[in-house]
Amino acid sequence: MNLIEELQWRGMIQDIMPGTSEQLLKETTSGYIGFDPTAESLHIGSLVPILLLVHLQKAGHKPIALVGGATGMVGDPSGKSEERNLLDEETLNRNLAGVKKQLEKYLDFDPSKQNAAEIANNYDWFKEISFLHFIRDVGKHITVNYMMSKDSVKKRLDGETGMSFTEFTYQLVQGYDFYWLYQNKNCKLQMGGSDQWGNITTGTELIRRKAGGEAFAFTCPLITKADGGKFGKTEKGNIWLDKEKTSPYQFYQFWLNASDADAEKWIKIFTFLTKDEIDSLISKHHENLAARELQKMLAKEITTFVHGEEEYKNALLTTEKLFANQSASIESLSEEDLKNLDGVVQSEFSLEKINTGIDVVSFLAETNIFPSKGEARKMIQNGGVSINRKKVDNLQLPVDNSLLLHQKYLLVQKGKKNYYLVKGV
RNA sequence: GGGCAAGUAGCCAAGUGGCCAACGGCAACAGACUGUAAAUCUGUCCUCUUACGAGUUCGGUGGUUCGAAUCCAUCCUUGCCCA
Repeated sequence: MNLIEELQWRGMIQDIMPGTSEQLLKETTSGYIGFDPTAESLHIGSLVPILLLVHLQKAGHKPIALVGGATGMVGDPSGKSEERNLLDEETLNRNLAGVKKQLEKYLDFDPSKQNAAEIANNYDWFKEISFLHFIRDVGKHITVNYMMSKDSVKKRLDGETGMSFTEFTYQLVQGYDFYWLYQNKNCKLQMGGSDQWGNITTGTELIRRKAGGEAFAFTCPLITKADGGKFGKTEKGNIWLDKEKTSPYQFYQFWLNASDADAEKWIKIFTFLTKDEIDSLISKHHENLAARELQKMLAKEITTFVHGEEEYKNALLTTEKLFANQSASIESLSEEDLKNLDGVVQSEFSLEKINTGIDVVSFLAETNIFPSKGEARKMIQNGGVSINRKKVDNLQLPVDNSLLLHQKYLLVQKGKKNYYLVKGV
């Protein structure tokens, strides 16, 4: 199976330019993807582009990860219904550094390899270009008519929010990236999410008109959930790749909670398991859906890829302690078990207050498990709070040392899945 | 510069002087059911508050009024048309 066939059965190709497959078979090809420095860390939405680069490299080609120091200053209108706010330079630089560091974890930069990965920052070439030069040398080659026919532009022109010149220009700026990489790094391929198709084709067009060259591209579908919800969001917000922002346990949990329909799609996209392995997993999964073998494997593979084996094992351990024996009494958890609940949100609380006794509502608010007493109370009334696996059904319930596990801990649950470990100090 | 239209909670969107913290939908959170799924049903959903209630909202500001998201003035933002 060649690269394109491989990506196709994984469901990772949406649009592809004619000749792309032939080009990849013909020679070692450099291909790039741009990453937006909109935050200090990448989140799982960026995982797909990263995986595309990894696949590319595995197939013997050279991946280039482009961080958008320049494009990040402008703002991509694709898929956005409103004008974007500009980032200030300081934030941008911090984000760039963070994103770059993460990308370095996932690609092979070993310089002895002929297809070693590279990281480029488009600010490096844009900082030299003046506005006048840009509109003379680049703008001249692309008509406004062409630019306006792009979906991302059309939508905004038809909509009622309008679009600034800045955002309108974005596709040219990104197109120029591709042109520059083509000229200076012999990069002939661009990949990206399907929302990037318009920007990408502006790039290949520019290469054709300005350099008389031919470049290729393909995009992958945007990841969706079967129920139509946004991918990668939970009650706690985005799922980040940075373990300081999303602990490996939370990361593991996210994937473990995938619905059956999603798991089947995702395991192809987010793991490197072979077709045979996945086919057999899926059929096994259908025999016994409740075992959730598919979700477990999915979560294992991605957590290992992103955080490493060690972290995966810890996440699994924590998961087993908390969920494997839900009916088991809380006392069956040893002090060691509690101490090592990696990744569960932990907080400290004055032992003194517990010894005196405190009402649940205040306790939940003061440990910051809930932002206010009102919310804590509402959630208790809804039956959504448990302490030491026992549902709190009484707003007046006193929290005192009789509840402490091993004289030290309290295990609080918000809902079924969100655990908080409170440690008395 | 001129004319017209619009700006309501995370989003969409009702509301055109009191019954409005503001209909409805989506999203989100929780409960029941289950498999730590999905679908469905139920509850919550401006902030704080045990409840009662209190406080801050309907682009900004100022006004009219006993009382304004609703009326007036002015400013800002956006769209469409004209110059």
